[in-house]
Amino acid sequence: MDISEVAKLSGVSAATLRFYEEKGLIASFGRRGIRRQFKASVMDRLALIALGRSAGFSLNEIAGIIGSDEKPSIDRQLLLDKAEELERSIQKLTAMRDGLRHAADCTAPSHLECPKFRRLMGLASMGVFDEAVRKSFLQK
Amino acid sequence: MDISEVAKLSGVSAATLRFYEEKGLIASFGRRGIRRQFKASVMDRLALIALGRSAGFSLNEIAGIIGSDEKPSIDRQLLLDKAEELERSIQKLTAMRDGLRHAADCTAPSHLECPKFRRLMGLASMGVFDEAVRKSFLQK
DNA sequence: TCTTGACTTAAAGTTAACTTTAAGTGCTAG
DNA sequence: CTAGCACTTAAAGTTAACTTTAAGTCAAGA
Repeated sequence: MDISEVAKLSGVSAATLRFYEEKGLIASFGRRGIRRQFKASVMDRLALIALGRSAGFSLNEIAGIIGSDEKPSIDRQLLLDKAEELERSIQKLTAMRDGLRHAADCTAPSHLECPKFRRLMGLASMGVFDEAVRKSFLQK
Repeated sequence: MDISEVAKLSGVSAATLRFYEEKGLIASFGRRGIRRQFKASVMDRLALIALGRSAGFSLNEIAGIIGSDEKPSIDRQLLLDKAEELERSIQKLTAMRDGLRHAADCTAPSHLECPKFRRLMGLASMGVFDEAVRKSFLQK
């Protein structure tokens, strides 16, 4: 397949595919003229990469995990560790969600005078939520 | 207070405090010689900023929300909207967590042959989890 | 008076994951 | 044979939130 075919099927842009190849995340098996040729199996790899990204792994981590094997076998402990990490994030996000809802309903004259709100502020200042919420929404 | 005093009390570095001032997030009320002087109230502001960041707001959003008022009053609807956003993130993180746990336990010969794992891959490829997990752990 | 240390500024650097751009290559249709 | 279009590369640009660096300022103690 030509790169544009892969792009169309996967929804990943051609530029990104080249970028992924440079990073060693995917591979083309040769050229037709100057053009890269991809096997159909690249689709699975791209789906794996998407899953890894969605689970919070960086591209570098993903490269380490799926290596250059055709048939990547993923370390189960790694999956459990990531699940644990997600678990902790969920807890923090839940606390934050509840805090925000309280603040929205709170009848204190100013948010700064609401004890719960101040407690939440304090926790945030202490970095309790760091890396949990932080970048959950940015991207794109 | 000198900037180092604020830094010590807040845990925010002096460079970051200057950066925040440039962005209009905090203000100094004058100089002693060449040195910025801060009021004690800057601590509340920094705690608010920390809270905002923890809730997933960008610095620009925070600047818009708390403005340059001494007594910032925060739009309640905004808080509810952010709580909703967190709610959706929590759902996705939970799905991902469960998927990872399943994958870790799954007895299929290869992850690629596990239907649940493939379903998760498919969802990830469709961008279902985008912006939910993505950047929950990076930073620092 | 001189030195020191804490501050100052402006500008450049960092990181991740891409995207954009500019200039070039080479099948394929006409 | 030639034009056009899909591809190619290398390099630079993007964004957010900072951090680092280099060069300069100033109040206070010896």
